[in-house]
Amino acid sequence: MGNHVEQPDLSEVTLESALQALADDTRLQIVRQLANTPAPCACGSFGLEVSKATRSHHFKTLREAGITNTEINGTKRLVSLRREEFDARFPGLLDAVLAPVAVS
Amino acid sequence: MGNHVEQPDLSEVTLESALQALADDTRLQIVRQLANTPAPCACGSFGLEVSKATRSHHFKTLREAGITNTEINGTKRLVSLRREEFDARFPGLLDAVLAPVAVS
DNA sequence: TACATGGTTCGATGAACTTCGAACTACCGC
DNA sequence: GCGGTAGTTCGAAGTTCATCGAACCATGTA
Repeated sequence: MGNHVEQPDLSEVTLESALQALADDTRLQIVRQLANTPAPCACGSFGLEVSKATRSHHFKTLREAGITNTEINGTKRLVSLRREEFDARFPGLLDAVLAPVAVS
Repeated sequence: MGNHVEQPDLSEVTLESALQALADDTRLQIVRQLANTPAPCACGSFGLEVSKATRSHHFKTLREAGITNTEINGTKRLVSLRREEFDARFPGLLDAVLAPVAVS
């Protein structure tokens, strides 16, 4: 059954740590991809150009910042955004981060 | 005369570096204070509990991330938010960062 | 049971960041 | 010119972070 990996209560996440978690290119890629996919994604399916140890580290960072939820499904970990909870805690932050890049 | 310190074109600032600059408690204090004050503030007038060398470093970080403008006025540096330009580049980001903390 | 798949954890390395004191620069008033 | 005020710059020290390979753990399958 879909047990999930331990994750923090959003009330314990500070704005500073949320920003810190988002302030990395690899993790931004992950968050963007999650926002564009309706279903949860397996960690390995992101096409990231880092080792699996590094990948695991980034997913842990996002999870501990309250940004993602990780569900255990067999040998896979299905990752999804904690959209509503995160938005309630930091209104507008994910929207701003996910906004299309402004062109000069 | 009000000469100003060199600052980047907002088009050269990445979302990653903007988030990085905001992901620090001391700098968040500065940004919040700037948002709550109509007039530009001198660096020394922020009541920060760090040495002046550290303070100078944080103001430099904010300036290089395109978040603040620094105007030279005599022996002082008057700092203000580059609100409009930054908002145009990263719509909603400053608003989200400055939003009042959600209470549980 | 044996093997492959998907991730995690460990230990190490190098880079980046925060912080500081000390020395320095620039400006203003006397 | 001489102090005092306001910041910057320069190392240095310590911390945190991203990254990796290797070893490990769990699950599903032949």
